[in-house]
Amino acid sequence: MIPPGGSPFPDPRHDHLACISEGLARAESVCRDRSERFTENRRAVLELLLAEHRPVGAYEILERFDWKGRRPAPAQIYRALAFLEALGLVHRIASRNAYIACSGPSEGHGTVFLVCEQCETVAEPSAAGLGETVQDLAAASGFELRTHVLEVTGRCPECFRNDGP
Amino acid sequence: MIPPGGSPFPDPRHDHLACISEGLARAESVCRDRSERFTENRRAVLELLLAEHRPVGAYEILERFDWKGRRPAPAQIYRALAFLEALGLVHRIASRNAYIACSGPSEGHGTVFLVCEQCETVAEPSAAGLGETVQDLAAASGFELRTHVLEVTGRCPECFRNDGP
DNA sequence: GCACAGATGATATAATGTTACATCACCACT
DNA sequence: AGTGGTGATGTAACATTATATCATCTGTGC
Repeated sequence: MIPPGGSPFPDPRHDHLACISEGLARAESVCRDRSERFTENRRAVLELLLAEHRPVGAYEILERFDWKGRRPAPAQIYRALAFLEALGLVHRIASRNAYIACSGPSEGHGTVFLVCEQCETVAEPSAAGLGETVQDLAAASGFELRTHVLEVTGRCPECFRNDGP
Repeated sequence: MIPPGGSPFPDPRHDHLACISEGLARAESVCRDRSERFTENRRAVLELLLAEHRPVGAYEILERFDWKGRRPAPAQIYRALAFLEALGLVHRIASRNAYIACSGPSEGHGTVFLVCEQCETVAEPSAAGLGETVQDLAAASGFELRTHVLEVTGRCPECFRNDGP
C-alpha cells in the first residue's frame, strides 16, 4: 500500500506480491459489502491488472489470459472491466484506451492520474484541493458537475532519477 | 468569440456563422505565422468541426464529408486532425474518442473541457488557477509535468435552465 | 524546367469496443 | 432435494476507431 504522506509512485523495491494480494483482498471485501460476486473471471482480470502499475489495454489482457487453457472473447474482458470499474477497483485511462487497477483504497482519492511517458507507470496521488478547484471552475461556468477526470503526463520520479533532467 | 468574463458556453442566440468564419480566419493566421499550409482538406475538416460546439467523431466527419463529390478515406481525416491538433486548433476529447474545434484563442486557456451529458456541448473555460494546482500536485509527487487534460462531465447552463434541477 | 518536401489518394489492416442470444451457475424458496 | 429466477458466462458476429504503406500529385525554391 502507498504511504499517505510520500510519493504515490511505487518504490522500485516495494513488495509487489503484497500489492497484488492486498488488491485482491480489497476487491473481495468490496464485493462482500455490496453483495456482488467476485467471480473467477473478474478475479483473473483484476489480478492481471494488479500485476502492473501501468495501464493495460483490454486486448493485452486478453492475450495474457490463459484460463483453463482457453482464451475468452473480448466481451468477457470488457464485462469484467465494466464490473470492476463500477466498483472503483479499476480505472480507465481514457487518453490511452487502457485500464489500471486502483492503487489505493476506493475512497479518499480524487480522480487524478499521473502517467509517466517513459515507463508508463501510473500513480493516483491524493488530490485534496482538486475537487474544490474543479467544482469552483464548473460553478463559475454555470455547469452542474457530475464527474471529472484529470490525466497528467510527464516523467515519474524514478525515471527522473535514472535519466536526469 | 466567448466573452472572457461570462460563461464559456455558447449563448443559444450567438452568431454561429461568425463563430465559423472567425475560427477559419484564426486558423489561416496561425498557419501563416508558422509557415504551414492551410490546405483544402484541413480547412474542410476544421470547418465541419467549427460548425458544432460538440465533439465529433472522425467517422462522423467522414460521413459528412462531401468534397468534390467524393468521400475521402479515414486516413485523410486523421491526417487533418493530427495537423490541426498539433497547432492547437482542434482538441481530442479522449473520454469520447472525438474531436472539437478550439473555441477561443490558442493561448490563454488551459486544457479543461466541460462536457454536457445531455446536449453534448463542450466548453473550454479559462482555468486560471488550475495550472498551478496541477503543477503543485505533480511536484508533491516528484513528477515532472509535461501536459495535462481535465475532462468534466455534467450538465450545461442551457440544459439546466430548460430542464430544471 | 527541375528537384525536393510535404500533402493527398487509395487500399489494406490493426486495434478497440459492442450486440445478441443461448447456456450455465448460484441462490432463495419451497 | 427440487424448482424457478437472476445474474454471469460462452460464443459468434459485428461495429467503431485508428494506422500503415506506397504511389501520385502539388506547391516551392532554385
